[in-house]
Amino acid sequence: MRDRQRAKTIEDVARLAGTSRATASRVLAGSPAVSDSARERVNRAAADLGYVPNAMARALATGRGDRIVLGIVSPQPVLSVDLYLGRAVTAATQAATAAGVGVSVHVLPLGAPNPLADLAADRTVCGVVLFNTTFGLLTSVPRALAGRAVSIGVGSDLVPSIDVDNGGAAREIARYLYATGRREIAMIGGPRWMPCTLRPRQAYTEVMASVGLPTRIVYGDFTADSGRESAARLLAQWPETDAIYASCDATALGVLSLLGERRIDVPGDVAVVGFDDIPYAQVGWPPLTTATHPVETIVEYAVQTVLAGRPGRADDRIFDSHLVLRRSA
Amino acid sequence: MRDRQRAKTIEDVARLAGTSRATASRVLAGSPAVSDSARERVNRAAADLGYVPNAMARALATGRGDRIVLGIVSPQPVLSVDLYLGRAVTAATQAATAAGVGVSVHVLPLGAPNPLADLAADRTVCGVVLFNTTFGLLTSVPRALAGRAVSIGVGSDLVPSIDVDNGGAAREIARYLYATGRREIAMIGGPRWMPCTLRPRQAYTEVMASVGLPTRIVYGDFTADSGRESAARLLAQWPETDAIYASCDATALGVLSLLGERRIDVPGDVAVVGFDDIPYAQVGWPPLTTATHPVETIVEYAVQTVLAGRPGRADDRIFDSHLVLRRSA
DNA sequence: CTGAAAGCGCTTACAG
DNA sequence: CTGAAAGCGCTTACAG
Repeated sequence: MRDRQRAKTIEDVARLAGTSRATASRVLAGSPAVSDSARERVNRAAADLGYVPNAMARALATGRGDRIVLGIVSPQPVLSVDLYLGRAVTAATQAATAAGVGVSVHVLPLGAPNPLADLAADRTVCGVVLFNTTFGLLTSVPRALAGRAVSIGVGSDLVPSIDVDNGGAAREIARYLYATGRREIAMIGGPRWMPCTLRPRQAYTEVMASVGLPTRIVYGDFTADSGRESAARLLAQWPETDAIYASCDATALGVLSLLGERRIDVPGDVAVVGFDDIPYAQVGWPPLTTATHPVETIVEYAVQTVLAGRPGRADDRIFDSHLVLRRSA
Repeated sequence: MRDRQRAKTIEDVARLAGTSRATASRVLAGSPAVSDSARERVNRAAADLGYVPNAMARALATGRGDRIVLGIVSPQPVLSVDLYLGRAVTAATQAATAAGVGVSVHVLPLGAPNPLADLAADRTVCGVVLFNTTFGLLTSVPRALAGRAVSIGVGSDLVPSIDVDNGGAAREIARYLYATGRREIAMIGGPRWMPCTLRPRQAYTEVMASVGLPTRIVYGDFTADSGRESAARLLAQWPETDAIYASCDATALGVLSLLGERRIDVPGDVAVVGFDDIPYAQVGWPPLTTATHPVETIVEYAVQTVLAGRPGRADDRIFDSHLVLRRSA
């Protein structure tokens, strides 16, 4: 009873199984080079003892590291966590945990000299998933991170891009608004320092050009507040606006809020479309028309790519988005 | 250049500083028992080398563990992550990361035989933060976790409770609704298996009793969908209802959605109050009256308590909540 | 297929 | 105040 206190080690398992530590280690690691008899004895012993391998010791011995870091580029040195980041962190933690590794988040301040140097030197990190990546950051990724760094956003020749097809979504949204008769279509773009906001902007611009409509862009920061402000600015500058495409749902909800306050009918007077399809998109009034953004799927894929750690850069991977028609447009 | 590849170890630092590994370790750990000269040389060497200590090796040597686990009780074996859990996981990850430890999340299925046994045996975990705790789970907490387990929710004689004063919030809300003339006040409670939903229910019941009003409770599951359903049930059973208090904002937004759809005026016909003060509370229409829930602060405090790892049970800690008046009530 | 041995990078009594 | 040495719990060439 007394020794219940001390956690069981592989040594205990080996002793009970009557093998060496090396053999116990082999069967526990699933190596095929062991006799059936040994395999059986070790497995039984491990089960009897309630053996839980010490991941740190294993990571130390293999030199593989035991945590993956989420590197989040941020204009402020202190991170402000919105719903997107919350979903991402949670999904990453789940995926990593399932693979037996932990997670930590690092803020990468915009414009810091060499933000990734420490991470590359840290043997405990098996890989890094970058968020809100900039081109500047991408050039500072140390070669030591090659093969175990991915970017949810833009990529480079070293770092694969794993992202949603937000350009395609923007195109679909713009076309839908045009097809449903809107002729004064405005867009609220994301923060200009984020390169991943470029494609939606381009897609919107292209669609407008192709149907001979003017372009009306204003920039927000992905918050609901900026949706309110942006809508007010839009309405002031182009009172005839009959559709607003916000590049995320939070911002679109802010737009809805301002329009509600001003008793502007949605979608009668102004159609509103978001992007992300967050849970709160469907509970407001009117429910928001938007396009899907499979954040969890993307992040899980990113974590697995990093963990796979194959030599060389992994392939880019773009996930589909599709329109979800509700009542706001 | 070539040896840039190999991460620097404390051995490298010691060699460059001209000391033993032991001395280098002491100054890096901040031990006072070192000469100023040694301290200075070691610190300079570490800086020059860009030395990053290997947290795994340190944890192995000290036996302290290098990650804290978030144990989330769930009725389903697979976790459904709502905004609350997303905020909690993110805040925990930030707090833990700042202390140099990682995080993993474990689902603790409701009614599993001995859900915490593995965790107690795992030397890599320095502590655990429990979410959605039940009394049953609490009784199964192994003594080995004493002093390094806390509960965001109900506690036990082994596990301190760290939580928001949701009872006080419920009392304030109920009184406010009564004070503003409501006389048919209904409540949508949280899931019945969560003991932390008990205090708000009790507070509501007590206030109603104290002013001689009947009690009208229906149970949701903290989702917006259940807010819609619960509101429909409430209206069917008690058509005269003039106020609905939902025990979380997501549910309250669902209520607002159903009421909007039925063209029931809020707050004219029915007042609606939530709890949590999530960002989305203020962007819908009408903006939601609710009470604050400092999730991040609470989780950060919990992580720090676990990391402090003092012998014996830490004190309970209840965080204040206050009413935020907007337009829905 | 198996075991003895060295090693992963740190910390910490123990002597001095 | 300092260093040599043992140890944390694993894995993995290396020999057999």
